[in-house]
Amino acid sequence: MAIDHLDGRIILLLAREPRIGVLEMSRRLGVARGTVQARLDRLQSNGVIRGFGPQVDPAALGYPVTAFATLQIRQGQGADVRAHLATVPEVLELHTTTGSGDMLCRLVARSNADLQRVIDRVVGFDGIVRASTAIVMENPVPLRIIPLVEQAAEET
Amino acid sequence: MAIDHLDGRIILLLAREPRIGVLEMSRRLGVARGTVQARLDRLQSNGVIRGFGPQVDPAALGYPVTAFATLQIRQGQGADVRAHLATVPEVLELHTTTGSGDMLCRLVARSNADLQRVIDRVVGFDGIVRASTAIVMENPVPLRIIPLVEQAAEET
DNA sequence: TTTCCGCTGGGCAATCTGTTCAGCAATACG
DNA sequence: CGTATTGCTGAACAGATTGCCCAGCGGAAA
Repeated sequence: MAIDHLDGRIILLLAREPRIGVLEMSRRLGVARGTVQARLDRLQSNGVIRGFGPQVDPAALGYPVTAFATLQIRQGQGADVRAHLATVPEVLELHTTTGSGDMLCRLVARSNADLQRVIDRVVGFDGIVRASTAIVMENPVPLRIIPLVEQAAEET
Repeated sequence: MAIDHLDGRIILLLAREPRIGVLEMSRRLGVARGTVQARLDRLQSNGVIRGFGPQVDPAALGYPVTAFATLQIRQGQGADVRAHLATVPEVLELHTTTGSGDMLCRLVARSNADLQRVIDRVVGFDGIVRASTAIVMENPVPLRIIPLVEQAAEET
């Protein structure tokens, strides 16, 4: 669960050059190939590295508009709403949260006009009382993990 | 920019079995290796596939608490706040948005108590007027892209 | 002291990659 | 209506990588 400096460097290398391969990594890191292989296996079975799936850009797919919607749910309808939202492809992510709303979801759409369609589909469900949407204008810090990995690796 | 059915299947295959390799993909899809290779190159240079970086789980790294913070920024301080937040490792993501808040950021922390430290560090900056935080309890729909890819592939 | 664990360095066969080529069909173009 | 272009196929090649195995070594724990 805790990662050391070598683990950190492995993750960093992978993040920078995903296609790098175990052998080249071992050369760069100055350790034996078996070591890198063992560390990688451990990181993956630990769940620290979930996988290496392709990172797809919704914008390039034709969905340049991102928005966050805060939903308020009617008491006891949570499970139904979750199931409903899971069927909407434009819902990329859904969280249940504390605070003023009950759920927060990330949406994408083909345009601002299309966002209306998506929102209608999202909120067009009985258990949802209210939805308030914030459209994303800029994304100064795209989803990242490297700084956290570096911090976790240093704290060893 | 638009993807067809074959592109979609390539992305799906990669998402399911990231370590699969071009040759095996061509076998599974029933097309020539060169075709898969060309499609992959195109998808990557189009930016549809951004990369294959490792997907790291913050929870497994020791940061099991996720929260979303809505920030209100003092007029004209946007750039400074962005730069400030970019230096905080626990800020995984930052968006500027329309709506009641000005920015929305995703935070992680080692515990609820640690979240206080993170928030203090985030809001301990002059340009931030107010912050309201929602702690994530459950994550019924983890960040996903497959359904969107399938939809985009079908619409061809 | 003895055992266990992680790392090293090496070797092996099997596989995959990067690259190139010619042929072919459908499409776009003059 | 010819002709160029584009995308896919099937094949080939050398070079590199992978998965797997092994013996040895040193530190840490029992």
